[in-house]
Amino acid sequence: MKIATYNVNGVNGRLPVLLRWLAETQPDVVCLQELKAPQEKFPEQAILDAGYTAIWHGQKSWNGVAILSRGFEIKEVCRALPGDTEDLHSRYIEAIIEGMVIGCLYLPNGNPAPGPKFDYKLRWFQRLNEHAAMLYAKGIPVILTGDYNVMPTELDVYKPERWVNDALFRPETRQAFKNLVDQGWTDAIRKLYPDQTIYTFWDYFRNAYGRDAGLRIDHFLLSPQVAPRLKAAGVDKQVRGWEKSSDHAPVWIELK
DNA sequence: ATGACTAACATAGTTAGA
Repeated sequence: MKIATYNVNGVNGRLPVLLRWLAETQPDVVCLQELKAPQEKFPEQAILDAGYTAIWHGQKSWNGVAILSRGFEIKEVCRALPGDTEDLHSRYIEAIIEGMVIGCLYLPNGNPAPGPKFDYKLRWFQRLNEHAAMLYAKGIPVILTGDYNVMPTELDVYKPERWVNDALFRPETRQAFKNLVDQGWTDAIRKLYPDQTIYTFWDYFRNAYGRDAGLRIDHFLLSPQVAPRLKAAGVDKQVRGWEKSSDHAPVWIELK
């Protein structure tokens, strides 16, 4: 079973790229972030025609998350992270597919830091960690995946010293991610490739992709009931080089 | 230090992204 995550940066503007990638790589489950579309503007018919059913939580202009499945039933659990009913950003959607909890998340960027946006990021992270701990305690198969907007270590940044004061790499952010992983989750990419430079995002600026000036910010965290099934993982880096690409590339895992 | 690029919304230029 192949599960992928892809920050599409606009699901409608990205539709040709998304459909081409789905057709070429045929993942079974796909988590999308940054739909940048209101609920009624999600391209449901095109997704159905591509062979996928979907649940999604849209929002005008920004954010927005979706879960796609090819053949497997999607049982929606919730479409918001618990803990703050005032938070109206569409950044989390959760479903059960084939007995696994699939949490699709789009963690806030948090820049500029320090400031209210960074405070929001850390609060959101805290809520995520509380929710993750609750799921972990159930002792069931759980996958938390999406755009975490954090480079966990210096290995995950092309030039760490340039990013130390950025919301994606500040000590508080890295500590929040470490706290999450230390609950007992497995970072799938790092489990299989502990020492390799692997990026999932390249800025649109300054030919970042051409220079391979990237970041690893899209992650798969696996609960102990899933981790032993991890067979392969990777980044579809070539997609970032396509015409009209997102600034992120799709990331995927394959389970036994 | 700044600005380079892209999408959405709107239909010019702002906001947000990371």
